[in-house]
Amino acid sequence: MFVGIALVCEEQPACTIGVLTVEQPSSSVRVRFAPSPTGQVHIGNIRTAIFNWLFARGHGGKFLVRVEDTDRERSTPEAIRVLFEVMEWLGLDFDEDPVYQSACVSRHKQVAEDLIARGLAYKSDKGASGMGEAILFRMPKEDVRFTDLIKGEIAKPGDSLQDFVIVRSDGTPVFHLANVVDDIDMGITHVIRGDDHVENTFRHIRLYQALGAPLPQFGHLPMIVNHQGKPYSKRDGAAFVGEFRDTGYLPDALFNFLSLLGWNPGDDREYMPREELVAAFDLARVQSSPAQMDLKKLSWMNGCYMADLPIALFREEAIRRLQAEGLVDAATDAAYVEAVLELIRSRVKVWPELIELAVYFFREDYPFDAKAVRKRLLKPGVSELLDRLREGYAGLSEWSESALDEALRSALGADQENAGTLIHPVRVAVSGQAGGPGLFEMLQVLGRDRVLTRLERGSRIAAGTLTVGE
RNA sequence: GACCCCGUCGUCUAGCCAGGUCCAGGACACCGGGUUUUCAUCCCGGCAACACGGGUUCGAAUCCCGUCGGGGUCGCCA
Repeated sequence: MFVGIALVCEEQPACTIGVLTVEQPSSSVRVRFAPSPTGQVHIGNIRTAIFNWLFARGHGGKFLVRVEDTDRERSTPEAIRVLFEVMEWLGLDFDEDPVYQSACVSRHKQVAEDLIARGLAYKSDKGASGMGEAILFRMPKEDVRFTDLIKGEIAKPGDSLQDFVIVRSDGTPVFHLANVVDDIDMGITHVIRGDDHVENTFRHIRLYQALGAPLPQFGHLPMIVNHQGKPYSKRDGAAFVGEFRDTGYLPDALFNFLSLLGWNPGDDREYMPREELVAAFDLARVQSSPAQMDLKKLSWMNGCYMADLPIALFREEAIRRLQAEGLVDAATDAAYVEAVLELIRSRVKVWPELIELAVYFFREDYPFDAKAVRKRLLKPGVSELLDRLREGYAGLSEWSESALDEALRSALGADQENAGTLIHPVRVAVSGQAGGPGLFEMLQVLGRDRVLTRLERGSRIAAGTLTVGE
C-alpha cells in the first residue's frame, strides 16, 4: 500500500536573499473573534478572544475580528466602540480590517437561495406566525463526527439531527448561516469558540459540506462558570471586561489570569508575561472541563503585576488618580508626591487602594478608623505621652528618621521596652489608620508642620476633648 | 425525555493518551510560625482531592463497563 506523505511546514523562516529580506507567510492560520456587540464584553467572550489571539500569535497566523452586528437593536455604534475599546485595553490587536456581518446580509440570502435551487434547503411556514415562509436547511440524516482540537472525537447520531432555519420568515439570515458563510469568506482555518457551540458544530459541518467549502478545524473552549456550575453571569460578580478595567485591575494581569482559566503551560509557571504566554500556548493543553473564576487569585496576580510595574508607569497612573480624587494638583510639591508614592507603592495591590493609602498625606481631614482610635488613642496616659513627644519633635534640630526614632524613645522615658505604647498612638494620630508604611519614614515624609499639628490633635482626641467621626 | 459534553484539594490545575517513580505535585485562599513598632511584602510550616461501584492487571487517578452528579442542545437568540 502506498501512503502519501504530506510535508507540513508549520513555520517557514524568512528567507534572506542577499540584503533583501523577504517575509514569507509563515503560517496559513487564520482565526477570528466574532462577538456580537451588546454594549458590554463578557469575560467569557474575551477569554475566547484571548485564546484565539494567543493561538494566532503563536503560529504566526492572522487574528481577525468579525462584528456580528445583525441584531440592530443592540448593535449600536456605542456598543461597537466599547468592544474595540476593551480589546485595545487588553492589547488584543487584530490583523485585518474588521468585518461587519450586517454588510454581508445580501450575500447570506443569496447563499440560501442557491441552497434551495440545489435542493439542499426549502421554504416552510411551519410554526411561523403568519409572517411568511422561513428557509430551512435540509439536514442529512447521517452521523456527523469531527475531531475537536480540545475535546477529541465527538460524534452525533444522524437520527437526532433535524432541519433548521437558516433564514427567518422576515427574511433575515440566522446565525448558523451567517456564521458559516462569513467564516468561509474570511478563510478561517480554525474555529475556536465556546463550549456552548459544540451542538452547532454538527449543523455547521453540514453547511460547509453543502457549500462545498473545506472544513476548518474546530476547538471548543470550556465555559467559565459560577459556584453552581452555571455559566458565569453578572449576577455572580464582575462579569464584564469594563468592570475589571474600571475597578483598577491591570490589563496584563487580567490577560494572564484569563489565559490560565482552562489552560496551563504544563509546568508550574503562572505569572507569565505576554511573550511567554504566546510561546507556551498550546490548544492541546486546554482543559475540557469548565472553570470557575477565583477573584482572590486574580487579585493576587494583579499584585504581582503591580509590583513589577515600571516605576515611571506607576507614578504616572498614581498621579492621575490622585488628581482625579482632588488630593493633588499642579501646585502640589512634586518631590513630596514622589516621596509619598515611594512609601506606599508596595502596598497598592489594586489601584483603588491607592487613595486610602495616600489620603492622609494630602489633607488634614483624613478619616479616622474608629477601631484604631479606640484601641490606640483612647487609653489613659496617651494624651500626655503625645504632648511630651510633640515637645521633643518641636525642638528637633534635624528632621530625619533616626532623629525621630531617637526622640520618640526618649519621650518614653523609663518605659523604653514598650515602644509600641507610643508608636501605635502616633501612627493613628498622624494617619488615622492602624497600618501603613514604617512610622519614622512616614513622619519624615509628612514633615514637621503636619506632624506637630496632628500630634496636638491626637492628644486632644486621646484626652477626650475632641471627637472624630468615622 | 432524547442527544452531546464534563467530573483530581474550597478554587485554578500537574499527573491520565504511552498503568508502577503519586500513601497524588504546584498555585490562590485559609490556618500557624518567623521578619516588621503596625499593615502589606517576604520566608518557613500546616490543612486539604483522584465522584461512586464493578472489572482488567502482580499493580489503576491513569484502561473498560455501569451508576450518580453537573452543564449544554433540542426548526425561526447569537
